[in-house]
Amino acid sequence: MERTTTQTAQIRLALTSQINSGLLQSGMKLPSERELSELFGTTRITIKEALQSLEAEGRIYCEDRRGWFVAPPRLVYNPLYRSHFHEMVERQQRQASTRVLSVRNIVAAPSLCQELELPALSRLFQIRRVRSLDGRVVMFVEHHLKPERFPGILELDLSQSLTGIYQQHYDIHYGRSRFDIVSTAASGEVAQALTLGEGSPILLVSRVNYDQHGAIIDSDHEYWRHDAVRISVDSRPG
Amino acid sequence: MERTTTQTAQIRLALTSQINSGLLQSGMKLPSERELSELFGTTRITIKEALQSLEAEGRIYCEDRRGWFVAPPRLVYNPLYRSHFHEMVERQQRQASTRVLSVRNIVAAPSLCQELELPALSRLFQIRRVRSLDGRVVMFVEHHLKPERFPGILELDLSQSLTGIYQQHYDIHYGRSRFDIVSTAASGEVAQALTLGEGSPILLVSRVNYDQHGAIIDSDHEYWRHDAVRISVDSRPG
DNA sequence: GAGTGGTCTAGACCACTGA
DNA sequence: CAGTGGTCTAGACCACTCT
Repeated sequence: MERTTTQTAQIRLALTSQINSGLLQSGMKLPSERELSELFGTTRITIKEALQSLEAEGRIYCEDRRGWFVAPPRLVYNPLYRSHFHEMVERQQRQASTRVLSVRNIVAAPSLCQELELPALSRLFQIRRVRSLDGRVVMFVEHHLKPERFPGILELDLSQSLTGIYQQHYDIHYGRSRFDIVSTAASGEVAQALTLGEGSPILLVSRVNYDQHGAIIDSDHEYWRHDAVRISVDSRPG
Repeated sequence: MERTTTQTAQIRLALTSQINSGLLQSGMKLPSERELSELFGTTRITIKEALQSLEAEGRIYCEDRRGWFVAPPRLVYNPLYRSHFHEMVERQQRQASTRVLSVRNIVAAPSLCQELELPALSRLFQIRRVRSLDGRVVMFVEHHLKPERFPGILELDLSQSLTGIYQQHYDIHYGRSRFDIVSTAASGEVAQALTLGEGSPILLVSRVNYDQHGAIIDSDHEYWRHDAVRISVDSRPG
């Protein structure tokens, strides 16, 4: 019995070339796992193995219980310029939308107190939103604002750009910017919001934002579908 | 039959709390998949499922055919400051080492020509190295240099810092820096060099480097074990 | 050579989505 | 309701590492 490569590798290759050739286009649904396993004469577990490795590569993605789809091109994103999401997306000829999930006045968790240099048990405004690219949810974001700097903000329309609201209503402009990126896994609310399974790989971009005078104003935690984004930073070192 | 959560989630939780409590310490080997499946009264596939989701989270990592280990803390890395790897690691009280895999004079692939703004079929020096953190291989890096700027460099000891060699032997200093980050999967040589299975998630950091006069001098592609690093950028916007 | 993960088979039932 | 992926069982052989 000959065995050049593994079955998984062959299936991966077959699907990759279908995608490269354009027969399977961006956003299209793949056949079901059961159909694929018949097609390739193997079991669902082997098929899933191949699909998961293509997912890890960023070529396809999975929506919980809906199926597998060909991944669209990545959005190019420079976290140093805290620009308006919608503007950034439109400059790349694509379509953006934002949905507010929840708006709360909370007691800050210890990790947040540390991040924002707050005393223990401080209160914070928490805003949770999801953002979509061409109709597909690609990012879950959680903002935490210092309440004393944003009186009444929770009553405004928060599906707009926060950067815009900061400028227009509070005359606050961003100064310094600091961000961290880690590759990790989705769980709980994050997984649900992104219609991902528990344990799917995601990119977490955490940022602390300072105003024009160097004071901390807020932080945000962006959870990106890992295949949806390319972080791109171009800058002269300080 | 009661079913609060999935078995996978329970196993994940059990292992996580063992790690958090310090009973399983950084770098320690977990019991084998077979032992774990007996311990939890389930099959290897279910165990593997739980292990893979902890791997995605960055809590544990797998070395091909050697076993599963508790992941050490992430290295904090700012790609904007193209500092010496060894220096950076030592500042974080850890131990670094570098091994040269290969050194070649190659014809540039199309994507490289584009990246380095070269005419088709240009030649390049290619240097491949792996870098370890506390004895564990965490990064595979491929450098491509413009040959005319680095005569004789391939004969030097390339396990040192390239930045250092550039300064001392060629009087070249870095100016502008530009980098991209994508979350993708290991394959082929990369997987092998990092002792990862095909399809394991990695972080690819690509950089194009300019000299003090703004001319392109080289590029590098760093393939990081995804759990080994935290990208951290702190800078004032240009 | 013993032990490890890598790969694979051939099924099963469940939870959720969408028409 | 039919169809999808999510989860799970109970095995098997192979390729590789380590001693």
